[in-house]
Amino acid sequence: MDKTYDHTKVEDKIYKRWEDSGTFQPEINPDGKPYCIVLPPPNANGALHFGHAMFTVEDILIRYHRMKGYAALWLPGSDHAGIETQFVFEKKLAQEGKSRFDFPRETLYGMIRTYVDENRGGIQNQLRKLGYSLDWTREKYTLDPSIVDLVVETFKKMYADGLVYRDYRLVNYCTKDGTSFSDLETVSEEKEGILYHIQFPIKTGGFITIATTRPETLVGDVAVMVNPKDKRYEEFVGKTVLLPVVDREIPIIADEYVDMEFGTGAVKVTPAHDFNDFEIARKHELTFPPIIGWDGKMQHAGPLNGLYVKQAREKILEILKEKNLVEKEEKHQMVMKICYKCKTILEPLPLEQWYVKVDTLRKQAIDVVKQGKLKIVPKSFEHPYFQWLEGLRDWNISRQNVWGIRVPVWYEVENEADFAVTFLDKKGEYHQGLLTEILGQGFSFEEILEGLQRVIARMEAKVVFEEQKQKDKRYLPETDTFDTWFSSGQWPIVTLKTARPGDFEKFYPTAVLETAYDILRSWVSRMVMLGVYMTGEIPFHDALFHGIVNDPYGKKMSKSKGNVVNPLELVDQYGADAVRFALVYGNATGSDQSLAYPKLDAARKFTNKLWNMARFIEFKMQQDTSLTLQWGSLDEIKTQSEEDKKMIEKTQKLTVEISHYLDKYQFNLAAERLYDFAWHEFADIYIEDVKNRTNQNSFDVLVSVYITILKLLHPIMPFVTEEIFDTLTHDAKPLIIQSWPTA
RNA sequence: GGACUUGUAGCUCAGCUGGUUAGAGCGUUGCAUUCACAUUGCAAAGGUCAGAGGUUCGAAUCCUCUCAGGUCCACCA
Repeated sequence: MDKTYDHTKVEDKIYKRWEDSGTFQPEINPDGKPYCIVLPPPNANGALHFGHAMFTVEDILIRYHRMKGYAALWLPGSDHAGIETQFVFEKKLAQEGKSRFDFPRETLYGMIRTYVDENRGGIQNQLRKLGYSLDWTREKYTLDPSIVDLVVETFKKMYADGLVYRDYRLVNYCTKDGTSFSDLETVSEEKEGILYHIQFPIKTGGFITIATTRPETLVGDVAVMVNPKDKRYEEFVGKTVLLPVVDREIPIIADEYVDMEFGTGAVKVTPAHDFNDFEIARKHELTFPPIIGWDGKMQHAGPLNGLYVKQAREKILEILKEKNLVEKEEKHQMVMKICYKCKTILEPLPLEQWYVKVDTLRKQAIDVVKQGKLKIVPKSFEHPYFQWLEGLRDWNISRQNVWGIRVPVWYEVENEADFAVTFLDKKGEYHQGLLTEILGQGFSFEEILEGLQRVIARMEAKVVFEEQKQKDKRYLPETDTFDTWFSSGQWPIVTLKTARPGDFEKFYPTAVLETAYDILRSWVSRMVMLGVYMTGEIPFHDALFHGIVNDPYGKKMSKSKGNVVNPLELVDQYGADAVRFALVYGNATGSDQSLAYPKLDAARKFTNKLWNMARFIEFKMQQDTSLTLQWGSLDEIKTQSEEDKKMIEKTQKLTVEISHYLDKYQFNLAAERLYDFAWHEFADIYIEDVKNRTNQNSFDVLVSVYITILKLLHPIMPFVTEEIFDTLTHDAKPLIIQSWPTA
């Protein structure tokens, strides 16, 4: 044996041996009880980051249960990550001076697929570097045809059950990325704005002053609103206002919603571009004329037509000031919703979208946790889970991006005026407009279909599925795709159903879902809702959360800050075992940690310490050739020495402790205890003691205790323990599938 | 505005359902070492467990408040 442990010589070699010999497959323990973890699928197009290194926790659980004899399955996969990936691809296009609007839908999809396929596989090899015992023979991808089929089936079932529906309502829309976002995908930012006090003339004389931060939307106003209790405006209610600039008549109405303290106590109602106003408009049965288009430009807005929102604001203020209607301007702190990707201010726009009705799903998802069927660890994450579910509104599952699973419906073209289309003609020229107009310009229906980018169908259009299409009728496809979370929300089901026959029946519900707490809402709660809905059972028994790894100064790692550390560099430098150990040591389950180099150093020294314990054993046998290496379970060893008996007892106690810690997901305590025991109790005290009184009997105890330590440590530090075990024992059965010590 | 979370040795953090002199790693100081390991061993210094009050026979651990960080959520024009 070398004097020091060199991880670079052993890790790849050992991983290959494990993988090639099928030890990662649950069939290795054919009679074992099932134990399954489905890996949270990384972005197929992404690279490894520290979040992935925290999946060490899952490997620990899998290895532990595998050694305990379970048929342990850790199922890998990757996610197409719709918007994220398309965003990256569009950046690449932009570098080539192109945009996604230069390609028909089908072409663009193909280009992104090729691009992703070229990059796929990278992350899988990186996960291998960390030693993860994933069953690669069962690997899945969210866009595998078999998985897409199942996702589509779910949608159809929900449609049949009345759980998905189409509606025309306001969505958060990024005019730059050209897609809507769910509430979860928006980011709020505090900005300084200006609150304008504007006089609205009243038809019968006089005026009422309203306060607004968005004067440009005035052209889309349908009412002025005051609080019914507001004495100042009592006599105004019911009167008619003559909207400036566009000279339209709108009523003054009363609603409790208005805060009398704020501004002037009178507000304008713009239902098409404000979430509150939209609700008000529905309540009071008002119309909601859209005056901002999907391109971010004003429309049906008189003199503001064609202007971007910002320009429109300047223009209208100019006009209002000319007419002397701006009474006052005051600075005002306000919260804007911005696109989490490109930081553009999101516009609330009315749009036809697909929604999931959440009422019953939400209730079931709450109940399974309240009833204790599904355990959330650490418990403190129950709060945000309940809180979010309780406040949940119907889930917008349509996205206007191309890279994803298309919402699998078609619209029957009965009335051509019900459709607006955008497409590229054969020359590659862009067209947009009502289907009626486009066909009138001499383009054929087939040509439109071929160059299609987007279809907007009115609520009136008839919805059919592929198999319901009739030969003699014309159909336009829905061009929206599913929110990524709609498909990944079914991940435990669709992976197991498509992996091997019988897998689903055997492994569902899975044992534990382990992930970073930041996707508790977006992913975990969706999996519970969809899992319970589709199968009648929870998708996993425990939901276990780990924290975020920050940079050494406690700051969040981010590309823009430039403080991102690639875990693979650390694996090269310290070894996978040391990285894994350092990540669980001294970090309570679920809490954040800062990357600590001293800890990595300590962990690497520990691997070397373990290595040298083996060297000592080898050295002893060279020194005294009569000694033979034999090892067995601790309760079978016979010894007369009091010290040896004590050591055996201590080690037995240790196995109980470690098993307990792992069962309780207290990985830090397991790591700390093992470190302390191996280094100080075993090496510093026991080895030193046995050194001077070695006989075959005490040697047996020493070797057996040592191998017990290796086994207990194996889930956390798989490589070094395996290498030592192999070098020392030459056992035909590798450590990874040796049985877990019993006390 | 609401929720969650953190404040323990110089630094980074453990400490489960409250129970003898509060722990680890790194750092610091002294000593040892041809003997598995200098990626070592032995030993030492270092904390009124953020502050105040309360519950208790007993609290770093439970409750209340204060101070100071962090994260997430929120429709006030």
